[in-house]
Amino acid sequence: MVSERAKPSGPKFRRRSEARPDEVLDAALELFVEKGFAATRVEDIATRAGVSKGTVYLYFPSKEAVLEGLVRRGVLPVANSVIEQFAKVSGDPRLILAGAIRMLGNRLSDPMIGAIPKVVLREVVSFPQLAEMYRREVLDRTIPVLVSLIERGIAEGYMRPVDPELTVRSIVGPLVIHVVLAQVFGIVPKGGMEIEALIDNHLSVLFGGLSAPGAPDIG
Amino acid sequence: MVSERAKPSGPKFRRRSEARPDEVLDAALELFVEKGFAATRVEDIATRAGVSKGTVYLYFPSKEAVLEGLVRRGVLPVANSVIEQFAKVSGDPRLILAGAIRMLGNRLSDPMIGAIPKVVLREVVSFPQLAEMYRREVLDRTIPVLVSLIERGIAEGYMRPVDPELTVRSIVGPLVIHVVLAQVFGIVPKGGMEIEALIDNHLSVLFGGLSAPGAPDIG
DNA sequence: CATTAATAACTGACCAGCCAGTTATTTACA
DNA sequence: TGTAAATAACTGGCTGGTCAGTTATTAATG
Repeated sequence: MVSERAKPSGPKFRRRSEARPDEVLDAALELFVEKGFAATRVEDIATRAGVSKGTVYLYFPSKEAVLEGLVRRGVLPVANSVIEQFAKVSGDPRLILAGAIRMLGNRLSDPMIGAIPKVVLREVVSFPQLAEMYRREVLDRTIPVLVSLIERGIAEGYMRPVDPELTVRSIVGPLVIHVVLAQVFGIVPKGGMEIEALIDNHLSVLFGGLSAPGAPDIG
Repeated sequence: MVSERAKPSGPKFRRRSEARPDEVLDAALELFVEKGFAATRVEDIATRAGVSKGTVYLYFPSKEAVLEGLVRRGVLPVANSVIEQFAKVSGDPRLILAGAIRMLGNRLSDPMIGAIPKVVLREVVSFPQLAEMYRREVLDRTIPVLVSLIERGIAEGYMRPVDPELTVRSIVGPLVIHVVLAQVFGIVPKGGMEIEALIDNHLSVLFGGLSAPGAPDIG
């Protein structure tokens, strides 16, 4: 409030057409996470971004377009770096997998990044275009890479002959549910919510299995 | 349309105060799944339930109360039967776990049941009371049972000494993500989306691990 | 005909998107 | 360089439509 005095008789606004879209997206992300898309008014976004409502419409044709821009900006870099990790074509695929899982886990647990899938998940039903975009830009690009990594792992004798496509779900599911439990329901393991511990345990179960060495086979 | 002729000069409505709440909930569930809570109008619910909007308000004090009633009615029975499964206190815990996972997977893949967690997940942010209820009635009751089953498995030498709380995420995560991928993004494995195959593969990875017997240890 | 389930018309709040007008910044020219 | 005209950025109030919730009235049922 008083800190505004930095510019006592300063101008009422600044012209910053370069920075505006990002400022709007930053504000929108915060609000969508706090209250959801439907409950967020365009005017709220504008206020938090330090502009007026009209300005939002200078840069985005609609409220939905703000959401779309948000997803595009926030999620593509992550998908790209995950793909880059997976793309390593030599070495034990399990190590590549482990590295990529660690990376993905760390990204997801960053609230500003992990928030985006959460928002997508919520709005997808009333905004099918968003689902399609997310699928096309993220899922359809990452899942196949992951599948072929598993296929190579099996072919080269590093992994048991599992179904690669279904195993993808065993790999990413635990990460996602961990974030959901923590961020949505406030359910945090006793040891704290450092994602590192979760990832370590997950990798241990994933590669080593849950059964004890001496225990009888089940099946 | 024409089939309405079954009651040609019948009464304009029936008085059925017993059946009305369930009829309203059925209609609401369908619509919430189709379009989400925010985009569903109370009048839509009423129309699909075959009553007028006012009637909805005879049985539910608000739109949110409809959602809450829906969750309460749909999800408690599932939680209870899962808990019942887990409660078996003797025998190989891995078999009990496997049985409960199969049961949960089947329930989740029933659209009318699996839809509810999906709706909860979407509305939780703008409706914290719902999150709290779901947490209290479902998660806080099921997760501890699962944790203690794993603890017993470890204590009795059936399972490796993993972190039980974190391992819960490795157990349910894949099921949830499978349903989300299928229902939200339309991503279905080539082999079809029969949940049985997913569960078989998941159990195999979960208990046996992903590493091939001959492969070098990673760690 | 008394009771109450159910209807249908109504109200008031809310908000996305629009746009007429205002202000900051740049450009043209002296 | 100083200044006025031109332009681009921004504001904020308005409007039309939507919809949750209310209420006056009607109709079914015992």
